[in-house]
Amino acid sequence: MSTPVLTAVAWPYANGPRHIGHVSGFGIPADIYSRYQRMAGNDVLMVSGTDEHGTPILVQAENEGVSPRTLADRYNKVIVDDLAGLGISYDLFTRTETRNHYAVTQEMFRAVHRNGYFFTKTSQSAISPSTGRTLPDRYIEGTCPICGYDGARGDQCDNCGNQLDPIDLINPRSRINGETPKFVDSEQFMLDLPALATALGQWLRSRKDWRPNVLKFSLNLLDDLKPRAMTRDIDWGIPVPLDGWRERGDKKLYVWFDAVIGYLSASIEWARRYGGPDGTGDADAYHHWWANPEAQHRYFMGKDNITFHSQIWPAELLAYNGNGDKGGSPGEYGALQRPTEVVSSEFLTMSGSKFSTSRGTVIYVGDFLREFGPDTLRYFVSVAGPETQDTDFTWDEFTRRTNSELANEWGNLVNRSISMAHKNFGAIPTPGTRTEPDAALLATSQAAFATVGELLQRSRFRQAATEAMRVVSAANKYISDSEPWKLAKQTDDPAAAERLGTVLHTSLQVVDDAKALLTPFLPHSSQQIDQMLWGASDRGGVWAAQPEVRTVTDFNDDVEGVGVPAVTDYPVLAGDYRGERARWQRHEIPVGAPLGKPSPLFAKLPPELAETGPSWAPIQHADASAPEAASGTARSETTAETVPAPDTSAAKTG
RNA sequence: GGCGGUGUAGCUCAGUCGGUAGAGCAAGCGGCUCAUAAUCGCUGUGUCGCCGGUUCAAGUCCGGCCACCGCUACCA
Repeated sequence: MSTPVLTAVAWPYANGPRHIGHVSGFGIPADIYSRYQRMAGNDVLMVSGTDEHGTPILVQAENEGVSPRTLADRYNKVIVDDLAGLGISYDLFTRTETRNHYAVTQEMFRAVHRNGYFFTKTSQSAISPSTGRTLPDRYIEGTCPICGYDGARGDQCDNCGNQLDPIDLINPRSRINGETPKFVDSEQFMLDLPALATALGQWLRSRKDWRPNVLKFSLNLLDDLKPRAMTRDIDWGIPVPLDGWRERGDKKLYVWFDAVIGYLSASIEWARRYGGPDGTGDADAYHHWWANPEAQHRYFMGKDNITFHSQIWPAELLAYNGNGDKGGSPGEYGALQRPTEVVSSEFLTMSGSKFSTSRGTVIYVGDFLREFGPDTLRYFVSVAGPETQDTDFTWDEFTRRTNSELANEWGNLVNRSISMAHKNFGAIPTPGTRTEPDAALLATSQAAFATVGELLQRSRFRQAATEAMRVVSAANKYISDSEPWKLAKQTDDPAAAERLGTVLHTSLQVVDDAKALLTPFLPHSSQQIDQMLWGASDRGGVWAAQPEVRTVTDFNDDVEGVGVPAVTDYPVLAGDYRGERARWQRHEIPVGAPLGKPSPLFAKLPPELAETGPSWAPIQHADASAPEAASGTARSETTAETVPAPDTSAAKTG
């Protein structure tokens, strides 16, 4: 029986290329999860896109001397290519600069407004005098009125830790351009979170099996729920679809209001383009996930996004459905499902500190893929990623994992078993009578489908990968114990020949099992192994499908207001996953199918890499006093974050 | 300040409902030679951060302390 599974993946922020910390927090775990669910026979819809609104886009656009739309186009393309290279199997990876997304966002706003969960409020807000745009608290600095520290930010003083109001800062100035902010009265739409608190709490308390830290954090947020502004003084974003607002170029919806709606708008876009039985489009197909109480909705993101996924987005959905204290009724999409689970990951650090573009401690996905390919990173993240606590990426550990575990244990197991079968039989041999060790090994790998599957279902990726690798170890031991090379030398003994066939068949079957077990983690190499074992049989074909970049034309949807995107072409990621053969079970390998001479699956990394790192991200040694002569690390062609923003994890959005 | 996390073998980390501490790596020794000098076996006497409490019994529960880290929402 198949369950509808929505895999909702955090939306990377399109103000620059993304680094491996970002994809390790949401893209890779979400893909592991989705691939497993597809193999298990469930109906997966995996959606995301680039998040392209908000102040940081504007700031970066100015740095690069281009329009925000041009900037968004630029990094949308970079990110699409990176994610395609990693093999993240999105059913649709789109963007927020589409008329479809604008239209869906405005429909959400109108329904929430009609149901009474918005009210307007005028308050003092800081704006940049030269541009008229909201200056977010964090972009204001000055002298702390409490401790006198000069580098205090508008929201908090880093020196004394007190929370501040930017208007209280002494000598406030913009961190973007140094000018003195102006404090003006400004009217904004507030989302009435207190009116949704009861429903929100009821829903949260009914959640089970979340990672404990995520649930606890989310429940804590409930204690002081205050209304939150869902509009901004900014000229880049989605117009507010109401009289008196839609024509205003200087008022737009808050970026987070529309970013999380992306999950729904992307599902709708997918349905229009690729829904229906033949995959050619069925505008209502998204209801299978969004209107179905049986559907599983899993959201993957970094821990800095928890509040938007366990609070803001569910609140928007409750308000849209009319489920809060003020009642109401659903809009044109019908009552929408809330998250089943918010799966948050921690941060990947780089040799002990946060990734930082300005300090040169950053590893971009694109650079990484060009040199090491996707599966090495996928493996590292699977087995050592920031699942329940921050974890450190070091070149030393990466080299060790890749060489010792991927290349030696797994790659060599594939190589040694196929080589022997190729040399002695030229094909997958026929098994004779199985002995106890044969049966024991087969039982081990058969049982792994249950144990690894259970762990994947619960998003325990590290443990799942480790368990899958146990099968690899068991197979290596089995081959060593069975000593097939000795049997191969007993050329005049028919019993030895039969035994050799049995041992090699058993080995190959378990290699094929392990290939399946590792497919969610290592789809590219599993595909290669599948080719070696099944390519010559009449049952071959695509085992693990990969996403492809397609160019599509935006829909000409009705959108209210000024400054809306023109109908243009843009790249998306999509894929034909229905056609793949991968299933979460043993497949009896095709006896008699010819085998070629295998070539190594994983190249070993040079040991020096552990000490020096690659040339584009060299390891910087701790003698910080030295003026870094040799370590010219910054990539000149990539945009550094020249904004003095305190935060370097500028990406993952909801 | 508030909330949360972490502190276990040289290194990276597991330890579910409390019952005499485990895995991988590194290191040493041995086996094998099919395979990417790959693989297999053997070898681990650690004050489980510190102090106190509950208990027949605590790494595992309670209190306090120390160290390091993350988050702290109208930033994305």
